[in-house]
Amino acid sequence: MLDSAERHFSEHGFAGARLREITNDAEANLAAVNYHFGSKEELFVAVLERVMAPINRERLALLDAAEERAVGRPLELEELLTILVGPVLRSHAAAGGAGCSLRLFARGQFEDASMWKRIAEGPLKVIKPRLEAALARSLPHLSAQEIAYRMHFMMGAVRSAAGDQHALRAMSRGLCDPDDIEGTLTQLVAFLAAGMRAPSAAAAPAARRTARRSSSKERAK
Amino acid sequence: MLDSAERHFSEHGFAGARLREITNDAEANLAAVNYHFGSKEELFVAVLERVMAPINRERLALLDAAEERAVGRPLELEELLTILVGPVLRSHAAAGGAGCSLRLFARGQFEDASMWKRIAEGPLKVIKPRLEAALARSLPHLSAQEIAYRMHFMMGAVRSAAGDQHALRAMSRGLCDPDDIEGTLTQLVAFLAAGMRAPSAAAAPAARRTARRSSSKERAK
DNA sequence: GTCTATAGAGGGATAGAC
DNA sequence: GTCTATCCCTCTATAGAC
Repeated sequence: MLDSAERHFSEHGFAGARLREITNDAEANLAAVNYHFGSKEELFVAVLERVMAPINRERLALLDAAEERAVGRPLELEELLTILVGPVLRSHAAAGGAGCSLRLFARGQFEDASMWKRIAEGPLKVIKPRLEAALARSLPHLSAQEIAYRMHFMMGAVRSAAGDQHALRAMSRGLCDPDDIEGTLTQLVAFLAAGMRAPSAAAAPAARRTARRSSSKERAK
Repeated sequence: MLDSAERHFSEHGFAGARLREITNDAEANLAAVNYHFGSKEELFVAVLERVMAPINRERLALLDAAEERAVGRPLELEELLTILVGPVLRSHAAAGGAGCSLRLFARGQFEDASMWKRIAEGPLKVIKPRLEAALARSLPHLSAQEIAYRMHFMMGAVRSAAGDQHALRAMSRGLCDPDDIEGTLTQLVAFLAAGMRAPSAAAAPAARRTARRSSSKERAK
């Protein structure tokens, strides 16, 4: 039942998914939804949490282990990113090829404001402070503002990689295989690590229209 | 009318937007939609194209000018990225603070398969080959596969920056101001340029689970 | 708890007067 | 071209039999 809901929500979004089709595919009854979950929205939240909970559990466990190993030293950036992104991508494979759980989460961020609120206060609240702190320690050359910007960009890239696999296959004309989790993970971590490590842009906002060559290193903002 | 549709579609998605509210806000009649556009879906496509057309026109013009200036030499990466991303971010401000056009596009990519098809064959088809070619020339150290991966990640980051401005403000707790177009653009280009320039990951897939220099770790799971 | 049946609201599309 | 009124459909949610 939750499987079916996950599939339909991820494919059609919250508003576009039809409760009747969900229950039909699940070989359950329409009334069962309201009996067990109370409403369509509660069902959506239940599905979302079922997807995100194990991901965040794994992330936190890996993060705990890594930080313990690091005994106070900042984590190496690639390791940190792999810890954060790996569980997301792997959950795709673990879902038995349903391949929709991540798209579901990606879509969730674009659902109505009320829905976004529940996401921000649920799954996101668990992981964001940890991520923020770890990034700040691994990237001491960045201001808090820059870290915030780059985290935002990073989340977009991860959403793309995790939730838009169909587009990846289509746009690359078969060059990239979204089912190759480890390959995608390697590529994504390399991209993100380089982006996050980029020199402080505030110090060298030269990239506007002209060239790149600025060797200044101020520490503005 | 198109303004109103743009606002509602971007806020609630295609399935979630109500034709009646769109026409009410536009002080028009419900029947006008079907008279002028034929259906809800056609209206959506019309809105989408109205948003994307000037963006792509500007991109192509800037790209033409830049390539002419470069007389055969590859474009500098920052310049190329600024050309591609700048018009997207600026269209937000140009929309008179509606601030929804980009979110609309971002959402479009997650709409139903049929909708995605129309996007891929419309606005995207215009710009993608040019972008692909220019990137390949500016980043000769990357394979076609890697360029495809990174383009995909890049699109996600841009979507985040352009379509998820509310989240940026909320998550950064005010540190980042989405209305500061030039600031966001500078940050985004710096992030993307570094990510795109990252060394070929295929050559050094070291970031998997172990840190690059260090030691044994559990290989479990 | 599970099902059928239906309520009750709201959706998009349309016919036809003006 | 525009508007009113309405059709027909689907939705979510619920009441009540089993």
